[in-house]
Amino acid sequence: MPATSDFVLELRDARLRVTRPRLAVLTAVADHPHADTDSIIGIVRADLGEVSHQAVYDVLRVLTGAGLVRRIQPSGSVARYESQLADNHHHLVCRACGVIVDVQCAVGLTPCLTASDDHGFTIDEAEVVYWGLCPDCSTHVS
Amino acid sequence: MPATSDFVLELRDARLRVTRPRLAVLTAVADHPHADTDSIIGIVRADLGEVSHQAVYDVLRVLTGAGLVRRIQPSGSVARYESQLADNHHHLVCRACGVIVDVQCAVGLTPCLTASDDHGFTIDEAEVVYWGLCPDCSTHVS
DNA sequence: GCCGTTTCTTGACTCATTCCAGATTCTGGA
DNA sequence: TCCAGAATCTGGAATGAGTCAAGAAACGGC
Repeated sequence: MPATSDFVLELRDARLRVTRPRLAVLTAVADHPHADTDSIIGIVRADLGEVSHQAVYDVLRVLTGAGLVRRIQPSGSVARYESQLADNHHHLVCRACGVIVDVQCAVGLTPCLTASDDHGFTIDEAEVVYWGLCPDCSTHVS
Repeated sequence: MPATSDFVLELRDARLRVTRPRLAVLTAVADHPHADTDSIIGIVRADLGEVSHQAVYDVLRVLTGAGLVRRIQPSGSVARYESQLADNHHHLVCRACGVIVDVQCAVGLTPCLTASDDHGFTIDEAEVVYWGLCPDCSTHVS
């Protein structure tokens, strides 16, 4: 797990100021992958005391823009964030309980980036979401 | 393009009652792929006269549940609907203007359904979203 | 330590979507 | 064709994630 000082370096590398809310959000996202914004607000507050939700929303937007965290938002779910960016992994989402699990990319590094026909688009990312039922939910449902 | 009577059959097959709002919504979704809910409400109203937004939301939910239309919702966008379900196609989304374009699946029929490790999930669908810039936006951005 | 710029706080606000309760409409069987 | 039961539609109000704006506070280079 990255130490706080690693987050400081990440922020500096991205030309972003190092503030306690930002460090707390980076720590929260790293420790709780796929957490939604509300959970992150709770974790950050447990860490720092009172922090405005606006600050957390703003920090998350800045970090997403800088590429330090990734925002994922499966249909019908609120925004969630993760900091595991190096590997090109995808997500398994349970239709019943909404839990999200990481899956390594089946084919290699950036395989899915190749669409059959790009329609002239400049593609920079391919996002893959596998929908289904998690082990718990598939047994509970008759 | 399917005639109205085809939609009647589709609804009957799905054990759903045939109502004018439902036919209008099916027609609107078929004629305007990737339309958001608000546009669909407008199209349906142009067709039938006054229809409550609640009716359209409800119809869309029922049709989605019955598998007659598919709901897609890229991050940061409102819900959009399409009726092109038979082929396993994916979507190209422009980060700048939000336009959505269909892409045929690169590999074949249901290739992406195979995750490297399913973590015990029962996977029923693989959704692929390619993010990038459409031709217009990539030339307008410096 | 000081100053200019960036970031955080506070509080109100937007807008897609859902909930509710009552009125209406549709379907299958007689 | 008509009826009863069930599903659907209406209109209005509520929910809740996310955004906007203006002033206060914190960061980091000097």
